[in-house]
Amino acid sequence: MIPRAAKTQRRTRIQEEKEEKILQAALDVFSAYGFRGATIDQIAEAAGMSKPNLLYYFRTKEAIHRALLDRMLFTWLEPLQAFDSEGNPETEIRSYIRRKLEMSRDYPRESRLFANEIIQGAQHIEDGLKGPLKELVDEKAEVIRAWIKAGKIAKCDPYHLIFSIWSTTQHYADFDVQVQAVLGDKSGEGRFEDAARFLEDLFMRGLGIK
Amino acid sequence: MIPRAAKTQRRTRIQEEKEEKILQAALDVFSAYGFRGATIDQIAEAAGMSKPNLLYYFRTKEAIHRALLDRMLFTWLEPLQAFDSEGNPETEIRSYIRRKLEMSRDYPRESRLFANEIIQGAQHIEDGLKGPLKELVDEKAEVIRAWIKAGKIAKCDPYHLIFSIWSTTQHYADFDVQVQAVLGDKSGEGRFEDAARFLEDLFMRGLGIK
DNA sequence: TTGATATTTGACCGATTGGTAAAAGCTTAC
DNA sequence: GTAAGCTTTTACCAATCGGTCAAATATCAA
Repeated sequence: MIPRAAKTQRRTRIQEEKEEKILQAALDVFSAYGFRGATIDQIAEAAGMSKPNLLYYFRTKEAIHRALLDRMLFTWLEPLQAFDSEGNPETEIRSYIRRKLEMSRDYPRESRLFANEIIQGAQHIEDGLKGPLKELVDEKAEVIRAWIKAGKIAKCDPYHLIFSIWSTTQHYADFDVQVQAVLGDKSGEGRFEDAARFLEDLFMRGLGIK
Repeated sequence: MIPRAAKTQRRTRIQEEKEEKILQAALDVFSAYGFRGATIDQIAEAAGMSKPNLLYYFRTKEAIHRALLDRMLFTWLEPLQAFDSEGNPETEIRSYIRRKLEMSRDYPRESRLFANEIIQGAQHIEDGLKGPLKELVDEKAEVIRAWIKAGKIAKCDPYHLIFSIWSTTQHYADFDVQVQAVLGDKSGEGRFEDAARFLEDLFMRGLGIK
């Protein structure tokens, strides 16, 4: 009867499928309107099921949102995880920019979900920011500091460096409408490569690499 | 009876005051929840008046939002307007970064209002983006291109350069919660100067200036 | 002081909100 | 095939949504 903690402990095939379908629909709606602006009815319709049916799988609107954010924070942090202290600055930073840019291109809804949440005060994810995110950033900031000390990159504040990579890459997902309005609908193909080349050049030169 | 187009054609002192108070309250609410997530009741309470009283000055929720965005787009574009083709690249770009960063510090609600609107599809401001904004950016992109041709700054895509300045500077307003979570509540004072120094250095070196 | 006008209020409207109750329909292991 | 449990639906709820209306009240020029 209660699916989340059924006696069997094992999730049904139907549960698996429906929950995934709900999360996909919820991602559409939450990323487009934010938490408060989204409605369960909208999500249910996008998922192709009735509202009570949806509420059978997720007991509240907040539960859906939380499930999405949990999954999100993990994939959002992944590229930074890959940041390797052993590697050399050029390839590490270059590929970090690439990966973040690819995420903006391939998962714009996830990026906007996250952006909406942060802009609106991060009330549902505050712990995730002050916990795992801060720890990871602190760790990688140390790596950058070590590169600076070794004279491999120019002296700069590692935290603001990370912020600037985040903001410039996510911009293409979060502010896509604005980017499209300015660049026109043309050049949709080359856009990604143009942005990648620009950002890589900017940061390489900006950090005195190469 | 109808305040916006009264017979007198002249706005009353009370009108002036109340409308301003409503817009301030609406800025709080819209910037925190986006258009759909905000409610008239919230705005009315924040403005210290009853809902029907508020609706006496602005006929619909959308009218308040539109009034805010109109005012906003103007001030948002102002720093870019100041971008002078006569000046030299270093001072122009430096001061543009400064001004955008100051806007993030001094008008974070306005920045978030704008960010919410764009992220959520810019349905209420699309014309403003494809019209005045695009024209202004096109114009300033030409200025940058001229600097490149004159060999004053490194070769790069002027549009992506503008995007990167927008995103890095606005980040400190829109994603303030995240920045605070990562940097900790300490160093609130020096934060602005740290960011300014980092970004100026990054872009100066990145553009081969100095 | 008065009358015209500008402002404010309380009571109300239909639609939508997040969520519930209970029963009907469906799967699946046996 | 059947019974136990899983899934879906219909009908519904109180609260809140954006917005209206008419009456009451405040302001101000003459």
